[in-house]
Amino acid sequence: MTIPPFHLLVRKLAERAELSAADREALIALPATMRQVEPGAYLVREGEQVTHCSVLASGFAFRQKLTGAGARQILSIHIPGEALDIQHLTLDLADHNVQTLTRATVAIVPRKRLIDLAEARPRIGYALAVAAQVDASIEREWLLNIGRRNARERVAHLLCEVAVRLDALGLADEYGYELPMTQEQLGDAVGLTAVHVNRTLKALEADGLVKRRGRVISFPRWRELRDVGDFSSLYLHLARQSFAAAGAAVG
Amino acid sequence: MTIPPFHLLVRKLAERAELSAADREALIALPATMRQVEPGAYLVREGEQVTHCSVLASGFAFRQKLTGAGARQILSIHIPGEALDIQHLTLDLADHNVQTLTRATVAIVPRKRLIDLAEARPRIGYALAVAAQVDASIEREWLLNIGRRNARERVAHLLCEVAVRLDALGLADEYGYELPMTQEQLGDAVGLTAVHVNRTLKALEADGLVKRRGRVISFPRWRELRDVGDFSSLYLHLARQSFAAAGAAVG
DNA sequence: CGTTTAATTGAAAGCAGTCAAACTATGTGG
DNA sequence: CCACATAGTTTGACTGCTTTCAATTAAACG
Repeated sequence: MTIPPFHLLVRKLAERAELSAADREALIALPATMRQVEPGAYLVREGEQVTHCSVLASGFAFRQKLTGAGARQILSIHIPGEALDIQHLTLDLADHNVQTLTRATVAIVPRKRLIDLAEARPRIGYALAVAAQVDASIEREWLLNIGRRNARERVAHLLCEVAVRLDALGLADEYGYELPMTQEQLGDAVGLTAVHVNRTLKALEADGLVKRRGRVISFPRWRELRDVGDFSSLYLHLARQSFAAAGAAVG
Repeated sequence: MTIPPFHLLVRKLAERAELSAADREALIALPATMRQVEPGAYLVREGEQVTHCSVLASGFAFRQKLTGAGARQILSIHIPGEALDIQHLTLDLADHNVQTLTRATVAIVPRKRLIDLAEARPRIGYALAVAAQVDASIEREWLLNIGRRNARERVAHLLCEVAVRLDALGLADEYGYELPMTQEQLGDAVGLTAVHVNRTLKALEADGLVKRRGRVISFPRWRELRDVGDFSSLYLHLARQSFAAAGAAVG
């Protein structure tokens, strides 16, 4: 399903910063080019000039960077409604890559227009800064996850994070959610190999902590999974405590 | 040596954003409380309300977060002149801890004053946003470092980063620099144990890539160390290419 | 100088990686 | 609708990097 481009974004931004009706309209009125893109399409490339910023209207995306030897580290996963490149809003050269995970619809906005809007409407600038800082907070948690947790904890933590974030948007339900990532990609997100991700998922499944049907994943024992993943949603800086964040089961 | 509180910061901010003379004066005129703090002092605590923002006038600091089991991941290292808590400028609750590494002098500014100033002077707001986004870029590189590089590469990369950043401020010279961190702390910064950091440093030393006298470290073969660490300074978003960044030897 | 903290070294164990093969979806063309 | 091709998942055996545990040496400090 494709959602009107900016509505989800506006809703997301408005959760944490106060936006007037005029602010909201200004956001929705941004000159955006809607584009359908294939899975794996590059939206931003490391080292290149940053000329635009996009919003995910539907589909999933991720940010990524590569070592000289070609190993990939996924830096974050993005779900519908999220702005994809506010990280570079004030930087001229991209320091990482942004790619779609699935087929996706993106609304592309010239970077300059967004900067101008932020300057003309401070509350929008502030709201964008909040969004960027929340993304940074998530990256910090990933640093902790990869640097100091073992495989089982890492995988559990990632599954919890995506569940809570999707739930906050109403995109996850009692049946769990579909995580459109290969195990190779999951591995690159948590600093493991695909093989080891597989074994870890199998183990979590054997312990009854997750259930899988293809890539649809659900959580028979949410509380326990949260404990295994050492997950606490503080770092997501959610405005309202969603029921999942508060500790209830997502599925 | 203690440096007049905001001068280094102003210089740092002005590198990447244009600040008028009035902007600079407004920054320098900020109501700051100067404070001498002991090594290990907490400037911000995870979960607490963020009421102020500080600037390191002298000494080193770091940001950090802990797993439920108590393992620590250092998220970044801060050198004199850097703002210590712009990560939380738009967030109410701190998502990580900020601590001094050495005895340090910090200039403490009420968060609200900084936000007000940013609103009154958009260029300052922009400059602060740039600084925050550069910090985030460094965190992303650390994610890649920890997630996808082995011990030797990680340690080399960290040493290179600190060298280039200090050099950009003129705080590193041909004799290298003093890194006031224990190997325990180094380990927590690169996702390794202290023991393995020790072995790794020893190996780099045996290979003639680094030289150590206590915690003063220098680089007999900078180029090679850079290659080992897969280090490229793009992600630091340095305004001018410092000679170290350009590939010359730091020591 | 004794005491504490940090650095160093050795031996052993273990978690995750590597390599390789089998299996299973998914998709395509005939 | 089937046969084949391709991408992704699963499993096993083995390797190895890093950790763990422990003890020793060196450095920092009052």
